[in-house]
Amino acid sequence: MTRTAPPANFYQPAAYCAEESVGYMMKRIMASVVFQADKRLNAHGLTSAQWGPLMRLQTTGGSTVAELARWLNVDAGAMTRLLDRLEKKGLCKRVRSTEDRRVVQVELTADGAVAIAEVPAVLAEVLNGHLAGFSKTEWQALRTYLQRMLENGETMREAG
Amino acid sequence: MTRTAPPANFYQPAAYCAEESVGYMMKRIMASVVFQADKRLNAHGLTSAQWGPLMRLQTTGGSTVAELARWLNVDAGAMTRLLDRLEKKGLCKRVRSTEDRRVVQVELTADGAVAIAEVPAVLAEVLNGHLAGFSKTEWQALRTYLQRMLENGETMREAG
DNA sequence: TGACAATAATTGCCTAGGCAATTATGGTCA
DNA sequence: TGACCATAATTGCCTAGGCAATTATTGTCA
Repeated sequence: MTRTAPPANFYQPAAYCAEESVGYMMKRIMASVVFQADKRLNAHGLTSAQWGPLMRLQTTGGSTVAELARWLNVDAGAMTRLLDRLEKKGLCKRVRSTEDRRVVQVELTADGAVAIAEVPAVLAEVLNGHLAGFSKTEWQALRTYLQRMLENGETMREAG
Repeated sequence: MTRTAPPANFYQPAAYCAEESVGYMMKRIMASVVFQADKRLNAHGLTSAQWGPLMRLQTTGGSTVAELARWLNVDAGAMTRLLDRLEKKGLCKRVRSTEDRRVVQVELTADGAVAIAEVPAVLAEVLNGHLAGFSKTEWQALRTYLQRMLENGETMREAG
């Protein structure tokens, strides 16, 4: 068992101010990133929620509903419906597994591969734009901070 | 006109890896923060989307639909429906303005004030938990980074 | 005054996620 | 084998946000 640092005390209930909150700031940054990415991806017929599973399918070369849902941190039901919409657009297809008949294998179609080809460039452009003026050291420090926050979140989840 | 730094080049299309992306990391952090906050707020009958407007109403002592939507970065239509749900729960009330009959003044009810009393403590606890092990210097550095990303986002929005 | 543009709120239609229940299948163990 | 539990996917019902169209109102300006 790893020793865990106690909670910080930067935020106090009585003096809580949304503008100073890293949560509020991150919410706004994510909104900006999604807005910029959507603006560039609409031309390719994709929404910001849809390139996630497609990217994952590309890098893994096929996956399952449950694995996609876990990887993207969303509900399995939500993933089922998202795949419904992607399949209706012809960007992916579902095949019932023969080894385990409970699972459904999801694969990228040729159209899906085309649709996703531009996505990495768009994401890189949007992220690089938001990091304008950052030195490499600062960028690495930021990622370290975010990684630590993620691990703290997992610790909280485990602790209940 | 302020001189603006060029985009960074940390992310390259060909080598784009979601796990290294600050966007993916922030998405997961926000999911964790919302999950933890929701878990604690459900007891008070609030969802993570609902304390936002209520907090704003508390600090400003009344607002309008448009102002709340702007402040929370959401669509005016979405805000109308969110206020529908809050009003149905009796946590806020809407009064047509007499000065400008287009606007609707939104006010916190007594029940709303009670419901929101615990929120700052919950938010502070969740954020402090995610910042466990951070020194004050690191926390300030993180906020500076986030602030710069926000400003970069605004620059991108202005540039189109 | 009257045409016009701008703004505030609402509504309809879409995508999207969370939770709970359901169904089908697989693995385990008495 | 058969009872039992776990897992995979789906579906229904809810909250929630984006976009476009609509309505009511205000301000402006010829």
